[in-house]
Amino acid sequence: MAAHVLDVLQERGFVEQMTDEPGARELLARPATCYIGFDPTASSFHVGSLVPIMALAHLQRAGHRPIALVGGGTAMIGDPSGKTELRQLLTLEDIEANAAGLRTQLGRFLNFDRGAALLNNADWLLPLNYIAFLRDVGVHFSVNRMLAAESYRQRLETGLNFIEFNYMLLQAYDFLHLFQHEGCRVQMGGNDQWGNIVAGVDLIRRVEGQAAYGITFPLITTSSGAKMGKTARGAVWLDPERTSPYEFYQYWVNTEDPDVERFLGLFTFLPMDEVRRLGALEGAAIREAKEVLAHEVTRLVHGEEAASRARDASRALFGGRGDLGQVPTAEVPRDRLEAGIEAFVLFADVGLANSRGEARRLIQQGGAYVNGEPVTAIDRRVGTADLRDGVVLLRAGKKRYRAVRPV
RNA sequence: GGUGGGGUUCCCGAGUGGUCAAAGGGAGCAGACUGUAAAUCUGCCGGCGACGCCUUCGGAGGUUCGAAUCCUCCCCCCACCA
Repeated sequence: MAAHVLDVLQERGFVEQMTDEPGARELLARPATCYIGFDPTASSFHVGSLVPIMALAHLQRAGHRPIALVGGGTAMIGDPSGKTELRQLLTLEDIEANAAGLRTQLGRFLNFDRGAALLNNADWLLPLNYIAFLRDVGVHFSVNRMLAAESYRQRLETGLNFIEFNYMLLQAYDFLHLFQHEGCRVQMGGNDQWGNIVAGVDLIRRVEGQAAYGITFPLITTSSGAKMGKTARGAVWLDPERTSPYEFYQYWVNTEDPDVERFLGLFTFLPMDEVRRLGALEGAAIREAKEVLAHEVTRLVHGEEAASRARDASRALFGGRGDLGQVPTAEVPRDRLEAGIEAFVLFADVGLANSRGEARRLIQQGGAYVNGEPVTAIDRRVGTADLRDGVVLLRAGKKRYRAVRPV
């Protein structure tokens, strides 16, 4: 086995807290099984889930056996950790459909043919017998301690119902189950899962008298404080149908300077020497590092070809080289274009403005461009004379583009 | 079940009969500055065939020349009590 996986994870910025580091280090010195739970609340992951996914990938690369656990059973309850209110409860059908989507995406990072596993806790949670569960698991939990847990404290202010209060027991039970049936001794998760993970470690010790370990990841925020993977337009998804590879690439290219090195460590497999070299670039040169970051992450998620096309399109738009291959395109009937479309109507129609009024404002403020030229007149019309290589290139602000193609 | 307090534009949060499309903040958008970064400054920030018109202040009715603001009923949330 190559470098110790804990060293890899720590060096790359994955580790926030750990229970019993020496013990975990010893366990992971030889192949071990480790799991991370994922909520099947959507049929696609978003960028925020990339940290745990990458962690599992590192585990497998280091020779360990990663288990991705889909919380099909617990999703029917809803984890109150870090939430401010009760979330939507999902039906079994929703969850199963979502789990299928997640499995496909995980397949890009984990090799399910070589040991990695995808399990669904609905398989053992749904058949649980309430009385037996209370007797076998419930006895081991102190309500006093649970109430003291950070994850519940916040909710104590606003209200926490009984079903949510049980979440910790179920997650702890998951860990116990995986210990018993899969020989799994390590659970990882976001730092908001610390309490739940520790509960599982404790449960295994009480029930089995065995040691188990927990590792949490830091909550990843951008240096200006925004949650990872969230933009004003919503989450950045791994599903190309929800977030196109071009948009995905753009998300990463626009990484804030102070985040570049950290993100390279977390979201790519580049050697740390290279990560540090790229992260040390200063001024405009750091754009090179952002391009590498964007290309690497896009490649992992969408494949080499899509990543290269996203990069070419980005270069064409922002650097004047490369081709427009993957620029977001909008189609417009040829006869409308021949008749001439008012610019404010066109900008609204192709989605560069949410309404015609917004498009008017955009033009009035000098933020609307046709083929790179600012639209100066509110009654400007766009017609076939504006076609360049078969498209009209519209731009709103500095970086939102749309290629309009007549059909 | 009882009592009290609430539901306002994307979010928080003012507003308690006209001057309210509704203060302020945040988010967002645009411009300047730059490096497709951050910070900063400025402007915009419900919709539309736009000096006007339409829709919005939990829902439905009502009072009034006129309501987000008053009344009635209903729904939901929170606190305390049970």
